[in-house]
Amino acid sequence: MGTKERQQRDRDRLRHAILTAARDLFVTEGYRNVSMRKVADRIEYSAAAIYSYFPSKDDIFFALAEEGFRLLADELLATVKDTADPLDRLRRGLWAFYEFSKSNREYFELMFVDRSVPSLSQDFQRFEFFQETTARAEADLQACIARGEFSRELNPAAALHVLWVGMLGAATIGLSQRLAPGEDPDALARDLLDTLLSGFTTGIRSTFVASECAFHASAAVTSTTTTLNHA
Amino acid sequence: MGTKERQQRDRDRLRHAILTAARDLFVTEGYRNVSMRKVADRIEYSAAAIYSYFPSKDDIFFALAEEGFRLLADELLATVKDTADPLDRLRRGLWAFYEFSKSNREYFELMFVDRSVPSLSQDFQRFEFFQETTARAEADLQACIARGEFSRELNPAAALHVLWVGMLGAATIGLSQRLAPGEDPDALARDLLDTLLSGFTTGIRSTFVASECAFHASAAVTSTTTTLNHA
DNA sequence: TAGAAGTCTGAACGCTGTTCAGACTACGAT
DNA sequence: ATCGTAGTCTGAACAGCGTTCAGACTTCTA
Repeated sequence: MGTKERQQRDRDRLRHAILTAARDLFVTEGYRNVSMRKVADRIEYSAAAIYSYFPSKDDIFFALAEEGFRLLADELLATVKDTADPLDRLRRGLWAFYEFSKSNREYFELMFVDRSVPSLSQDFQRFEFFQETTARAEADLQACIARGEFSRELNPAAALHVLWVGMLGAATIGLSQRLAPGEDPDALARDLLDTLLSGFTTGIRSTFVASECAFHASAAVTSTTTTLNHA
Repeated sequence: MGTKERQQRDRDRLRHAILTAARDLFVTEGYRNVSMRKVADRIEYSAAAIYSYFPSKDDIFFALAEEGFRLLADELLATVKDTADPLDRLRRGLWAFYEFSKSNREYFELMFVDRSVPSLSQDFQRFEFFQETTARAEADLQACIARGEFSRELNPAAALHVLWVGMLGAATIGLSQRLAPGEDPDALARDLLDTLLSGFTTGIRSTFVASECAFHASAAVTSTTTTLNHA
């Protein structure tokens, strides 16, 4: 009896050990310096053995990315937990997103920047992280709109994208170290966040309508749909 | 006579051929799929020969990145050339920056995102591209401030960083394909740009002062200096 | 014409992800 | 207790990678 079950337990245990070894290497030595042989050495198996637990190296990193999304979701939840004000919740959440890019460089790069794990681009939207976290953030955005802190024409889903993708820019520049020595990526991130939130305030966008039209009529922009504001 | 000169010409020619071969492979097959042996095959030399023209593979990509900065600078200049209005110039320039990330994916990734060419992080600020282009853009920003289109307290240098780093976020997410199938990265980029520019308009930021203070007093933000606004 | 200077190559080193025949173990059925 | 089978793991190998280096070859100088 119970043989199958024990075999399955053993398999799960080894699978877990592989992920642990890969994660340790990954966070200390960086994404690019993890090799199947190094992982194998850590768990004291041959490199070939790993291939009966993961079809390829990419699949290990896909699993680690999933882990990263859980980590980030937990981090965001913890950050926002004791804050009642929707605008403060948004600020703190977005700032935590940026901070995560520094405290978990390798995870972050894997999750949002890297192109070398193709399956991540494909299955990105499937992570439940996005359902939960975006729903919460959109509710906060909606609350800010209801309170009159943000423009009433704002589309919460599109606005949330604008916010986190903006912060992604700051995170990317911080990770890739493309700033001059004197320039502080944290200050830049903060200014970026301030500017974006300011941009959502009621009645601002109308001052731009004239030049927007000029711009949108140019050849530079092909799409004519606007997702940020409701129709 | 002239021997040294001819030798130098030959060296230059071959060096150029190496760069051409590397660039061709690079833009068609992607950064990660360029190998010294493939480049060597193209120019019909051995892989070892390349090492008397470039100390390492990284140096080839450093040279290509420089090329990319020239390309982008030309692109930005051409885009903005016939536009007089400073705000329109800013918009068009920033949009061209985003478009460049799509039309020159590999260059862009090398220039702003990639971490695997360490020398790029180190020498980033040295590219003269930044002197010229940022000076022009800052002048436009200054003009917008003078015209009252942007807040008078705005620091042009910091504001420019905010703008292009924000657009970098949109470019990054477009390149790494981390959007759901239905989501349009172009629309996102446009909304981001609109929001950032709106955020610079006069008198907006004051409505945020209260919650900003709450935020800045929190443990999440260590830095207390604000670069975006003048002191 | 001998020597020096310069250029290019083939082979090699140690690494990479991945595959596969075969060895080994442990089990269920007879 | 023994046999066959199912599952697991390994060593060796393949094709590729960036890089180095002794030596062959060419070309110019004296």
